[in-house]
Amino acid sequence: MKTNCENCPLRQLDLFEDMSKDELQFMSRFKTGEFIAQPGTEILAEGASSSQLYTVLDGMGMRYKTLEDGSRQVVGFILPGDFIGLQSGVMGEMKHTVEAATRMTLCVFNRSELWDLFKYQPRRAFDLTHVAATEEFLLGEMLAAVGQMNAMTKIAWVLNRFYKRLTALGLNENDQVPLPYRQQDIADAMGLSLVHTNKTLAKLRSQGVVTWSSEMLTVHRPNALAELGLSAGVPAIRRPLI
Amino acid sequence: MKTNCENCPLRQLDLFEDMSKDELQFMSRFKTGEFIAQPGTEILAEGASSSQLYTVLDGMGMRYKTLEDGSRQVVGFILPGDFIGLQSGVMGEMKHTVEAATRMTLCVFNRSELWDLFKYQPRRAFDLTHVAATEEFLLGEMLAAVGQMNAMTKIAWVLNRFYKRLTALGLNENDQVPLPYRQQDIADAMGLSLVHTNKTLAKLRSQGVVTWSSEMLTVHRPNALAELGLSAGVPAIRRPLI
DNA sequence: CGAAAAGTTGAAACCAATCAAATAGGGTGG
DNA sequence: CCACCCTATTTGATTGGTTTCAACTTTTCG
Repeated sequence: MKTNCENCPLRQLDLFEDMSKDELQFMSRFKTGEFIAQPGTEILAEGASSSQLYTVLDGMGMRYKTLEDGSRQVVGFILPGDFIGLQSGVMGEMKHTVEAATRMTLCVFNRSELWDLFKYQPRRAFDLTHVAATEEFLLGEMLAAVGQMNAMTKIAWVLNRFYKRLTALGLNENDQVPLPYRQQDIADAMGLSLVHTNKTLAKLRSQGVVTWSSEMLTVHRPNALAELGLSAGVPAIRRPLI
Repeated sequence: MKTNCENCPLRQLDLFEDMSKDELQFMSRFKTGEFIAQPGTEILAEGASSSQLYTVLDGMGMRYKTLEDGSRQVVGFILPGDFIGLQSGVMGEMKHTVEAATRMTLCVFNRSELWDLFKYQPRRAFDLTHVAATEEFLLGEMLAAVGQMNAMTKIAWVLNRFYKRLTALGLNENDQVPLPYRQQDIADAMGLSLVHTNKTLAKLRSQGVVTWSSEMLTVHRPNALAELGLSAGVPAIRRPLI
């Protein structure tokens, strides 16, 4: 069942930068196999030093940190094309946990070969750094949202972000995108209580902006959502695929 | 006035990883000069594509993003040894503004030579990725603090972080470290109002935990501060210097 | 079909924001 | 060297957004 990098469906998307024939060959060698993660499974644990790195081929998940007092902060939602394990790869251990929200298909790489990538594929190494910088950028955006916005703006912001990212991945059908998370996940991501998150979602629904049920998000008024989320003029970021 | 990398004072610190003779030579060539930034100066602007990258030799600054509604989120405080401009270097433009809080001395590199670094110094390229991953880690920590903690914990957390980082840089003298920021900066970093930040600082003062005045932070009860900031067992992270 | 998980709703309490105003500090020009 | 101005800090009173508590409904899954 190992898909070849040559016909990886993700590569075709405009969202991701192109890859040369040479790079493609290297990546095919770099890839050691595929891994299926079941919903709710921990893929990488905070503090763990994994010998594997992954690129998401299919499915969704999330990254989160657990604080000393037990509370949870979701630091990112993982979608197809995302790279997992960079921290473990370069810093020795993961600084957050990665968990599957749905069934996920992962492209597996060996950490031990990461060094070869830097040695023999400087272009790919550069791309890896690009991915790291993109992660930093996304986290910065999220920090700004969590730190400065009120509840309504936060929720609109995160839903709009999902809508845009999933649309860029070609997962938008009739203004509907898959959103297989729980309200608690959104609450923990945006620094809100579950109850208030729920009430804010209800408000968006009653205003006819979005509907979110049975793991599908329907956006009825995309412009209203973007404006509520203070993301009117925010362009999608093109990035490399690892 | 160009200091040689060979006798760069930062390299001696335990905080930073060692560098080989070869790497050191490369860095000396990579470095094109030094730059002095005056307090309050913008070093890099959000959205700008800089042709220069920097490593901080001396002084302090901060990174911040400005939202569409005008509010400001401080996404990081910049201390000696920090690398500036990575996003611009690999993604083409900065995603946040960098501003000097004090007079700063910066080591200047040309972005155009960054590619040589990846091509001929894979070890240094790896270190650069390490730096990017460290940034991501620090942002994640901050996000967790801003998203999950209450005001007292947030303030204690950020002060403790300053105390630890500055101590690792050898800037601790008798439990005193320099802290040349305004209360507004701390407020914008932790997602609190200026007034509430001030009141929380007053509480910490009256409890005899810390004193912060005239740009100096004095920590009277380090353990109490760490516990209040939920950072009792958090180790310092060793990282490469660029 | 029953139990557990997720979502929904209302009421009360509270933490933090906002408003308002005074005090302290730092720099500059007379 | 002092008066003045502008910025930063401090403090009190009030408002309000969010959390917490509690209970109920719906959905999911074995």
